[in-house]
Amino acid sequence: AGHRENARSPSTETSPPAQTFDWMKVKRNPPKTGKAGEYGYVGQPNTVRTNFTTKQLTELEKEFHFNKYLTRARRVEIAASLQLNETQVKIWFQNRRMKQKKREKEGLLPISPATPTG
Amino acid sequence: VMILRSRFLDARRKRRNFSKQATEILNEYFYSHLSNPYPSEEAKEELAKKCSITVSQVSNWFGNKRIRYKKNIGKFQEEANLYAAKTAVTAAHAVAAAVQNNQTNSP
DNA sequence: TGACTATGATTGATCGGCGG
DNA sequence: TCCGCCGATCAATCATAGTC
Repeated sequence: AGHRENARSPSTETSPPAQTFDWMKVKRNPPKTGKAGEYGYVGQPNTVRTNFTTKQLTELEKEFHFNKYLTRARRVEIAASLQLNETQVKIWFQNRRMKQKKREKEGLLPISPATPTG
Repeated sequence: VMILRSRFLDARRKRRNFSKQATEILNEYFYSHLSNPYPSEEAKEELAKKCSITVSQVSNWFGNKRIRYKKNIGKFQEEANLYAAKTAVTAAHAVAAAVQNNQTNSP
């Protein structure tokens, strides 16, 4: 959600633009998707987003069509079979549901931009 | 190696730039709300209507705009000043109208 | 026509708020 | 207090459109 504030950092207020507002400083923490090696665990978590393979996406998609929501047990199975974290599987389903909703909503009004003269 | 170059040519293939007029409207909103360029769902719907694009496209536009703006504020200075001036004129007109109105019906 | 830039869309993951 | 979900957003990247 957000960082809805509005504070401004110390800056000249006489120039309309060129000010640094809080939203411009927002920084996301790097993914905690630590893909640990066999030995102990690598130093830093992945600093980049994981690139799912076509196989993983295909399987996830297949599972999604079967169930929009996962049970803990199913999640564990899928994560193991696809070499992903449970969190990654959970998040993938979450994003997939949002995507589905968005599509249903969009693929419904694209036509008929009837503009009731407001 | 490229096994997954697979972003399987999504829908982003056939991309079309928005009309200059739509971009104009979006930029006006963005720069006139630079302190908090996060339009509400309602505002997005209104912008979408004015720009003849979908609400999602409005969201995409603001998302890209915010990220790219803060990534290189300097690169947008010229544009920022341009719209700031534009909205300033609008504001001036509003003030003038308000003054006019105030003189007409003073409490 | 090729190189480089501008821009819309996609998506793995984060943030804050809710409810169980 | 912990967990999953929602809705919004971030941030990096893709692929195309536009400019020179």
